[in-house]
Amino acid sequence: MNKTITRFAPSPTGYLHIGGARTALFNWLFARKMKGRFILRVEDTDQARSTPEMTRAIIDSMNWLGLDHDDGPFFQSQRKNLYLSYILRLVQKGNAYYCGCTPDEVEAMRQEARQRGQKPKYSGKCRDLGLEPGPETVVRIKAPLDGQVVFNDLVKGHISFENQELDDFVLQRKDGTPTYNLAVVVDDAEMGITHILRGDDHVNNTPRQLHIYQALEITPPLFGHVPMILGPDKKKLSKRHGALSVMAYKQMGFLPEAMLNCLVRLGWSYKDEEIFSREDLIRKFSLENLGSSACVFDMKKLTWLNSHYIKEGSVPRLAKILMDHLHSEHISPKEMYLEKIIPLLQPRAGTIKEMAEMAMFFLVEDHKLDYDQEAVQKFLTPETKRLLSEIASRLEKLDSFDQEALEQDLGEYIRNKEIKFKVIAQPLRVAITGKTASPGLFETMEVLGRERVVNRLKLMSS
RNA sequence: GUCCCCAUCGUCUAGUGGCCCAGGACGCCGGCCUCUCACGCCGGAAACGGGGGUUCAAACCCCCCUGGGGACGCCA
Repeated sequence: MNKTITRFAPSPTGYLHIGGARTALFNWLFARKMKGRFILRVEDTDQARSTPEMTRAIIDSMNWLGLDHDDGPFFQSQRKNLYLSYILRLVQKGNAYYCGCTPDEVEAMRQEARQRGQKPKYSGKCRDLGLEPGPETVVRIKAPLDGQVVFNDLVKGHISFENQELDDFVLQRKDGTPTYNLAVVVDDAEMGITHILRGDDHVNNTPRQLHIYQALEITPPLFGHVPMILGPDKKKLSKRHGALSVMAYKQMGFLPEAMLNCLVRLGWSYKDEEIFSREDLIRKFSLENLGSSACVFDMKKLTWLNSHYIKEGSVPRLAKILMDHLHSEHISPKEMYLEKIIPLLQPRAGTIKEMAEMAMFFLVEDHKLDYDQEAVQKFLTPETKRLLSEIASRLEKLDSFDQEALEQDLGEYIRNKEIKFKVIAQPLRVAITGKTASPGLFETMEVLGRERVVNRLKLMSS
């Protein structure tokens, strides 16, 4: 059995978005599962739209997700001679020919075919003219005129096309550059790719690519077309249609493991399980469990997964990630201090961004604390201010300022006053955090420390 | 228009002829816990698109319809 080799072949004309990331993930997973190789190939034959920045961004995204490649990145723009040699070979074998039709003429042919109720296609006018190469000629494949192309899709099963539906498509442009279908076939063949997992939108390219393989007399790889990820409106997700870059999710405070977990469940499942670590996935992934119908990406589920991984995450790591988010808000706390705050926020935050917001009251100076005015109105009455003032004095004299001591002391206080804890809880919380919702009071106070707690109480009780 | 593909709760899905008057998860609703908000726990509403077959038996197999998606470039 030959070694499994998969590839991810993005075109650097845009960011890596969810659809692409999932395709990359599936290919990566399959390679890892089969102990094969995963190749990264940049399909930048469209010089006008491809940019090095996008290549960089795509690789950054893959690094963030931890989808490491074993070979590459290879750039199609640097392999032009290779493609040209294949094209020449095709022409010499009589499987391709030079065509002098202008784009306008071809367009007219397409219109005509459409009017006859057929699929728009090139008529094959130059097919047997034996034209020579020239500045205005392209190279077209000499595709079979009848019969059908059949392949067994790894996820969809048997798929077939009538050859009459296909036409003699272009292999080499007028400017001498190879087209997508040609370059893909040459590269997949040259790189020994065994399995191609790609988006559903490529099924229509498959018969064309099969024609090239056939003309070249090369055994094609296996194809598997994974269903599209649709937007909430069920339309194809694309750069200009609601698809955010993977890095945008990073900025929103999602963890890569949550991202991966969410992505893999779009079109793949394993029994009733929902949570998969990277190791789980490599162990459990299989092509058989890939689904075949399109799906919709759900942000709510991503957020749930993210909150799950936040709860499970190691505090030092979360601290580093949180720090990055705070830096972009121009706040630079001590990492040690963040590590004390994080455990209080872990069960509460859906994203790291949210965690950053929730951590704010721990990080700003007392006089800069942002108070919820409505809460202040409601809970900081003359009555409760008196209580807070008394509490401030008591806390100043407390021997130790940990949760246990605080709970004990305040317990003693309410017993003496013969009031319920509820009476002072919200006023305390508002005075200390500025809000009506926060982690537990005692733990919050301990982490905040005596000085700031007392200070805030005094500030708000006068 | 033509071709290809798809079709289970709002969403992601399990289900490969009897275990399914359909299971799990997110979300939603209700309750418990409780110093607030969460977490957690318990409970609830919620789906096999329609019609024909095949079969003793169909969500599962076949056909038709409908609906949805994708593709029809000298883009990838």
